[in-house]
Amino acid sequence: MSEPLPSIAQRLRNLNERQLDAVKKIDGPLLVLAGAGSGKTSVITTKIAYLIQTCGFKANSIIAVTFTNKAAREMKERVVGMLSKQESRGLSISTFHNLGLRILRKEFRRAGLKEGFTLFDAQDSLSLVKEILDKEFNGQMDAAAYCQNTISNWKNDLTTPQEAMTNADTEEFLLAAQVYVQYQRYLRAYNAVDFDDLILLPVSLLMADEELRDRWQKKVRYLLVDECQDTNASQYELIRLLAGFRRCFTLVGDDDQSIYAWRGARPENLERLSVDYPNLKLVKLEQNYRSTKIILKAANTLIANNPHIYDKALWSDHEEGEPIRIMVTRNEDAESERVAAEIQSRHLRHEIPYRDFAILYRGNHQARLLEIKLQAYRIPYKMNGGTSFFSRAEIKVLMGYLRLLVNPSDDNAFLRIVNVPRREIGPATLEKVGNLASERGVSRLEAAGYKALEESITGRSLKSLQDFERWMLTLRQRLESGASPVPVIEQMIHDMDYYGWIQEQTSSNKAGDRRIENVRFLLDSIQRMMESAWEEDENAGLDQAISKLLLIDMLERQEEEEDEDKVQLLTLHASKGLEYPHVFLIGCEEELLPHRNSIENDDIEEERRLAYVGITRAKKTLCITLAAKRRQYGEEIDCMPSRFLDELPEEDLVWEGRGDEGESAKKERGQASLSALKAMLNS
DNA sequence: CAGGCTTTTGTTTTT
DNA sequence: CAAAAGCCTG
Repeated sequence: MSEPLPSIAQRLRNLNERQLDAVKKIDGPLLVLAGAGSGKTSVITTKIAYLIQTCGFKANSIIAVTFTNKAAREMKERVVGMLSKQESRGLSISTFHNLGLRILRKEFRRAGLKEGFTLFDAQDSLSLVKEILDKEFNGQMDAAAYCQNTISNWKNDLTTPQEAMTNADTEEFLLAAQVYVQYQRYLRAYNAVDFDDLILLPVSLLMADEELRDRWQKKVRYLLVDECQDTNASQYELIRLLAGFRRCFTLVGDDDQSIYAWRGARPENLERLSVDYPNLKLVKLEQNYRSTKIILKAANTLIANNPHIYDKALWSDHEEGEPIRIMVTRNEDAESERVAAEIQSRHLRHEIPYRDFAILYRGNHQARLLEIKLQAYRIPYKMNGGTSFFSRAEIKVLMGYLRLLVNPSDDNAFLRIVNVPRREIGPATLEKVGNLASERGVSRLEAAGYKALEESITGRSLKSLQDFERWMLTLRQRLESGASPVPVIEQMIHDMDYYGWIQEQTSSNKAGDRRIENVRFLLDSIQRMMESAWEEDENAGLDQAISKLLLIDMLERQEEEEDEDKVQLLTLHASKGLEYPHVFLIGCEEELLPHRNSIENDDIEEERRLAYVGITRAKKTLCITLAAKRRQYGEEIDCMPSRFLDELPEEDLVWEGRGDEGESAKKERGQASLSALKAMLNS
């Protein structure tokens, strides 16, 4: 009993006039300025369906890019729901980084990479920078983070190591530039790329190689980009290169929601677009379908304090809604407590499901206290962006093994795991291996098998080192002779008694079981990934599965599968693109919401946009909290209310806990804690 | 070489 | 006040 899918004509009827303009413009460059909650996702998804069903585009000739996996997945789900299986085959909706990876997997040889190259995450690249500083610059270790950051910025700006060297005009820049040169050399030697390379390398390839550029430009007939105010210089260049002479694309963005300038995003790209493409068509989406009038007005009033590239006037025909509550509490403890009590009481009194609440905050550490209080009230919650799946020790170690298995040149992985679990291979031994490796110009793993080591390394260490090398070799040979990867991995796990080691490392059996489950989950995901790659007819290899998995937030995926009714905890950054009926925005204080560093750097505008993003997540109610005192570094600090509170329309705010609240608010609060108390007794 | 202990360091935001 | 890094002993 399959319901007939709504026809594309019906879907188009659900759009407003502006949205329809945006969908129907298909023959040239288009920029859609989409205010918060103006239905831009509908525009993008409907447009993809329209391109395929009405305009006869093949799904595999359309590329859509977003910034987060969550957004990409959601979008793909919606589009696939509109199309038949036939029609949606080969449709590519992914993040920028996934797209770059896909290009690189096809063209890696031209970028000087070998089969099975690995993807370095932020931690890997930091330890690589440290290694370089240690070896080549006699240990200016304190500069590591700075160098890493500077190098990343250069890459995002398409600055080559040579250019960085030439332009370095301070001591710091010079050091960073020198490290940059070495860093790229080491990366290639390790047969590895970092996150930024996923964009940078495809861009350089497309620029340098005409044949390759031609091929990709022929392949990509239409391009759609979401959140394009967040594109950095290299991503913008990638768009231009892929769009090519055809110049057919839809970019969607909102300069008021640009909150990633700190990692190289260039909201000016929106402006530059009309220079680079003089016949650019501009469509503004200004009707907000998400929030109440009061919430929208507050957001508009706040953001009016920022300068604008394009003027926008968001309006809504929803009802006025409730005023915005501002809760002032004694300290951060009371703040979390009040939020938890409030949620529990509203859940019980109005039967609002937990999933309708979101708590937003500036920094991840703020979630700690919340977790404690929510647990105390037995409120189920889901934290987004906490410890990522891949930073869990048991996963990190196993990933190290997998990387080394796939890419024996990956010295970083080698160093991370040779002695985990303990094999009595310590720093002294490893140094000798390292020396030999650089002497002979081979990887550390390969050097570990060399006879020459027998002179400098003694008994036990030598033996376990050689055993290790031979063991890895055997496993790799099995993989190369076409064995299916997961059984090989299972063999490996068995050989080193990995599960036993995990249990040993873990205080309680229960926690150990949980960790083993995580490992199993990783194996499952690899298996699934291999199967789906097979279906898509890509040449499926373990290396591809691994780097794809690294780009996906698995934690998210894991929990998405359960149909959960949980309060959502997220950072303001992570909340972009999402919406919730009831939003709590906590920690609205000077030095925290305009963050201290941003105040110092005079970077208030981006902080204001961050607050704007937070406010515009709310559909029905918004509650902003702040504490009078807060613990910091052990001592109690007096907090000032955020300047952004002064920029909200006063007539729509209701203050609580400031000493001048009305009787009704006090009564409400009493009731809130009473209900919460009952809830605790019941459970 | 490993594990436990003391000292020191430090808090944006993330693909 | 916490986590991480460094120090020292078995």
